Amino acid sequence: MDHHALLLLGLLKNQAQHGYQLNDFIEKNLARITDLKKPTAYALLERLRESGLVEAKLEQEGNRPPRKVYALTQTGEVEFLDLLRVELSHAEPISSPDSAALMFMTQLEPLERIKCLETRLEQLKTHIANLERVPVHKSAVNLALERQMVLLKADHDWLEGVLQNLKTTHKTRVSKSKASLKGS
Amino acid sequence: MDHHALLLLGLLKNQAQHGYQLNDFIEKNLARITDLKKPTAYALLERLRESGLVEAKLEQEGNRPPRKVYALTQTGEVEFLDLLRVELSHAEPISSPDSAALMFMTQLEPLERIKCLETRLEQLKTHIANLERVPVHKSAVNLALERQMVLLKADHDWLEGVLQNLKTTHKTRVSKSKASLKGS
DNA sequence: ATAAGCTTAGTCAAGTGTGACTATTCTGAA
DNA sequence: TTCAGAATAGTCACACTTGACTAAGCTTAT
Repeated sequence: MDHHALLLLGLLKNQAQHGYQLNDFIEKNLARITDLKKPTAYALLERLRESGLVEAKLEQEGNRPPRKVYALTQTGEVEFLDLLRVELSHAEPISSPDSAALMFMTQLEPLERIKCLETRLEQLKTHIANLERVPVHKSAVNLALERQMVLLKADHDWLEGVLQNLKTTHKTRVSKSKASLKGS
Repeated sequence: MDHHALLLLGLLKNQAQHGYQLNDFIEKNLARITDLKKPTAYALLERLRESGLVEAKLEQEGNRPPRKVYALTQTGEVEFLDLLRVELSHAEPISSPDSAALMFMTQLEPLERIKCLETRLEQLKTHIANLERVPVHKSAVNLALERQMVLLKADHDWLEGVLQNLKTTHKTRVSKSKASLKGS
């Protein structure tokens, strides 16, 4: 939760916004960096308000339904900096949730295993290509994107190695069994 | 949730176990690879049972309270392989939750920023050292650990670069402002 | 023999997250 | 002008996760 709070507080520190605005920005610009979803953000904003880190003002524009515009309070500003220091100083093991799949890889036939990993490699390539296409402009966001890219590339290269390995050992095993068939 | 299910199903495919046993194994061997916690696992096991992917037998040993021993059903075995194929073929953007902190880095004074990142780098080094100390034995788990290591190292190297950069630009800025002080 | 503390085995209330949904307003093409 | 679809602005029920707790048995040093 803390990292979600950090994100919202940080965005609000920059400028007061209402929920829709925040989500719009996140969806359009930060989708690759965070996993904060719309309903989560709305709920979290409410919680932050209850803890006094942000305050909400009702605002109406034209006929549109009134919106809650959230702004950072002084307490919120302090808390933001505290959170920022903590999170910035803290490195968790990266642990993507899919490493379990790697563990059980061998439960699939070699050929199918290879096919799955090839699909995965393709996806990684697509992700990397998409990231490369993102314009280099938002200097703040940039660093996070750069890191993302570094990690994706490392993952890609590693996976390529694993696949290569798998393919060659599979080939040699096949040709060996052919040879033993001939020999017998 | 799927990856959590995959993990439990995979472990149960290997051998039927009760909840405590599963958690014990996970805590002792897979802590670096998964984030599945004890109560989550118990709840998930129950859900898997309700969907018919596993079945539970009550078992009692000595005076100890009866335990539920979970075993994979045929449906479970099929579902396991399906899930495995899907997860193995799928690469999500890695997105660690802390990238938000990177984005807001510049909200801290240069010196403090550097201090935080140095702490973070230290932590990464510790994580890497810990991983290196893990014996190379469980061949299945191994691949996941290897990947973890690759990602950690990439993160480490990247962070080192960022820090270096930060330090030099800070120094030059300081010496420049000194120079301009002298000059004025 | 026994109190302190570890291991076994799990539960629960409270917190967190989200797919699917509602409801209104605006926009532009036929 | 009008109808379809996009944009605006959110909400809700449900599912998932977890820190803290329970409660019994086992170990061992005094």
